[in-house]
Amino acid sequence: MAMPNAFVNKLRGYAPLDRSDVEALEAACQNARRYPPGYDLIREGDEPSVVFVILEGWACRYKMLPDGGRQIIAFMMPGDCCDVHVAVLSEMDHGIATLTTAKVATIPRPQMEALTDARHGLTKAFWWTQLVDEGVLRATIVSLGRRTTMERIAHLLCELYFRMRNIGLTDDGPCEMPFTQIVLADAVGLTPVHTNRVIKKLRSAGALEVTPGSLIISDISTLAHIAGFDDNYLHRRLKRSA
Amino acid sequence: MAMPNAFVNKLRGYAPLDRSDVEALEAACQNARRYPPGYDLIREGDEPSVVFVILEGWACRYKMLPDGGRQIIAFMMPGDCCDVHVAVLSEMDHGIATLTTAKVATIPRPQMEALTDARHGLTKAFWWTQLVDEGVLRATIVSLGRRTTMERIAHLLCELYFRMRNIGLTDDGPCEMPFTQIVLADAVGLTPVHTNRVIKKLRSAGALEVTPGSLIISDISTLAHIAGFDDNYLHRRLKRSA
DNA sequence: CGGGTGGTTGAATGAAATCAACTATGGTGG
DNA sequence: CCACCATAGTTGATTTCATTCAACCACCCG
Repeated sequence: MAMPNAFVNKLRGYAPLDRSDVEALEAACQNARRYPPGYDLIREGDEPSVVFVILEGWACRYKMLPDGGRQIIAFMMPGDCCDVHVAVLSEMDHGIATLTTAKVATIPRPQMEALTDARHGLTKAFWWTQLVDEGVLRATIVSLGRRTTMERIAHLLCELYFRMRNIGLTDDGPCEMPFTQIVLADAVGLTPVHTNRVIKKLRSAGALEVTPGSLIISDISTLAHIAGFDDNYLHRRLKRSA
Repeated sequence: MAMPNAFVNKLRGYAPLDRSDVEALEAACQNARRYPPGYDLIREGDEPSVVFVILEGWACRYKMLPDGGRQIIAFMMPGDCCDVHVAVLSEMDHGIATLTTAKVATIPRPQMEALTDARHGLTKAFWWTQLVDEGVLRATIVSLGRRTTMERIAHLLCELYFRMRNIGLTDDGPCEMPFTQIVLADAVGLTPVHTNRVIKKLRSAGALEVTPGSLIISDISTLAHIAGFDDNYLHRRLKRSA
């Protein structure tokens, strides 16, 4: 059997899937297409009819403000999908756009229902992803509300680092985050220039390096120390009885 | 039949429930107890085993920081419940505490599963509540990240106002929010003194009044105007085909 | 070679935190 | 009953932090 796709890979970490579950998932992702960076997969106000699954590359949920500002709400990386049940809503309250060129599959609602009906393992895995996604949103709120800008940026980078590790996208070595400082600023609620100054400090602490178009985490432990990072909200531990 | 409880009431707004659904929900809430203000229903790190349902009063999700600061992540009011599937997690990543004296029911996991298994209407209503809750979290992120403090406070108050209206807890008249400025400050990520100064401005704009222990919204339209409030994320519109 | 994007730095302005009082209120115990 | 204390709200002065505005560099790409 070929290497399973990122979606299958991630879900398998959350609940045991049998061969038929995996085959059904693989089949549902067959229609994947490739999109350029900055492509709007869906916009605020659109009617959602499919579930997006990121197979390669990065994307983000975002919301634009009247004054032209943008707030990035969450990052999506390979294996991530938008809410399994979005399609019950009549209108998106935010947009989803690619950050890099990305390969993404779309699963229409009826097919999604067919996937979960009578597949207990898959259903449970989806619950789990949803609970983790909510935990990430809550952690973001805590960062924006109560952490210093330094902790905030360090915390976000730690989160992304550990999420990448969980899906095998990085190992102990340096880890490249494929987005600009502008994008980071839109995620942490700061101006690009102040973001740059904070990055400068993190760089001189030896935690980071910078290249045009991406950040490279060179020392995750100092970064985690600065952030006061605790990965409990990513919920990697399984409950035995479940 | 007696007046249905707040939980039933809210869920009925999201999907048609038949008589047996309603009876099952009512039965599940029979064990409700009353708690004093400031009572921790569950703490970060605890193992979740039940779903909490707020029947009367207010509660909040929150997280404490190492320096003693608190970030309130979300407010819960009558009819709200915590994630239907929390019990699959081994550990809470945040706490839930009452803000006022509150009547809350606890539904153990097996009973929750019995409720959703084979009750399509209920299951769909739960999806919906979860999607709305996520929309609220995203809106909070946008507020904390990109809105001015004035917009931020006004926006939160608008949200709470419209959520109260949706469940019949207020009408066109003035609307009382039963929490202190300290609590509000913990929710919007500001200090109590700066929160107080912003409230002062909102008060002199005629939008608010203040009494010890609560805020009173006296003019929702100016408040909504200041906040640039759009209630789309509360998803009250149903999709026809769904 | 010229223009665009991403990154970097400096100086001035403005917003929020901090520190410090002080008021008003309600509840408790002497 | 009153003295006392704790809590909530309010205000002023000062300091810290982030934004704003402006410039400039480096690089890639046409």
